[in-house]
Amino acid sequence: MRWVLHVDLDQFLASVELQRHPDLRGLPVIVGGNGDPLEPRKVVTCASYEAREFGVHAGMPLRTAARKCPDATFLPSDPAAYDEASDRVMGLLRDLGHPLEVWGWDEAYLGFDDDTTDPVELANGIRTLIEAETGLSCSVGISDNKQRAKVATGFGKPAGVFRLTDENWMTTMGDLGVDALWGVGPKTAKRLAALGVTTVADLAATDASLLTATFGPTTGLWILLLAKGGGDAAVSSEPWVPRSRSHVVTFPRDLTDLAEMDSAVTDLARRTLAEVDAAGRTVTRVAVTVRTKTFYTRTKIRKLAHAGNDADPIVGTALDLLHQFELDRPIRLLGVRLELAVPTETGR
DNA sequence: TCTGGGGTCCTAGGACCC
DNA sequence: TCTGGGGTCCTAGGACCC
Repeated sequence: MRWVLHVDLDQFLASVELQRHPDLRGLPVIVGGNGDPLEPRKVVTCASYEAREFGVHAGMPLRTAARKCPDATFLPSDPAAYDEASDRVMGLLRDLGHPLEVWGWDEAYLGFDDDTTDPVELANGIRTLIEAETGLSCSVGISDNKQRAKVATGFGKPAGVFRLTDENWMTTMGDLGVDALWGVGPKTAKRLAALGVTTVADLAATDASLLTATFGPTTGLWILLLAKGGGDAAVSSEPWVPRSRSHVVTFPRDLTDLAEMDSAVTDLARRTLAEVDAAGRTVTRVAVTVRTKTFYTRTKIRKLAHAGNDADPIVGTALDLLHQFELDRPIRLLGVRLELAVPTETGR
């Protein structure tokens, strides 16, 4: 039997902060922005479970969070601290000797197919180990593919373990809405509803040809597989090779001056390029995103004549793309994304 | 109280070539 | 004064996730 475990750290950023501020344990803590709850155009990055009781959640404007939970402690985001904590956890998991696929700061998949290991025992062991070595709490989902293991974790949270297999998939998931599936969001749910499909059980029983006609051959078959509890069973220890690097900036006040926009895009392009350079990667395409005051958001992208990391053509392309937009409305956000060549395995 | 930042993948459709 | 079909490259946009 193939097993996939999904390990997910509970309220990760808040937990890291609580280790530095033990006096705040049991109290609502909100991480985001520079720690000032009145900072405009900034949002909650992570809310502790206590803060969630007040309706605060990630993505909510800080000022809204402050209104809902005025007694919360607001802390600035400290990415370096989260990087370090994440590295410690992933190191512990890697040392268990199974393939480990790291998914961002706070999640990882662990795969094995050894019949002598009980997955529930291993999951409990992981929870105990991480708690003992780092003081951080996690939840673990157990299944035979990544998507189902990820869904299982949701039933284990917080600080628990949940196993979801063919045995209990339909009894657990069948009556839930299709958006309970990882990868099915509100838009797809709405299109499915128009076909009379609202629950996971409905979707699992839907004709494949109807789904492929509606969503295309890849997506249609994929969501059908998901509804049946299927997914991707491969867990790879190979380090992830990023496809792109990007930065966006939302201005505290909308920009109306073209020179300021040029300056912002130039800075974004130079900063992103420096990071790409430092990572030893090569730029192939440049994309620029513009968001107006009314939240109208568009991206223009162009392939470089020659892949490479020379600043002049990259910054020049970014400015060129920027100038293709009608910039006569107040601009709320500008962004630059650099797409990267996939390194070849050949040689050395 | 207006709506962050960093990503990935898929699909549609036009251009172009044979 | 009429036009099939396949293949590839490219950009735009949508959708989703943490």
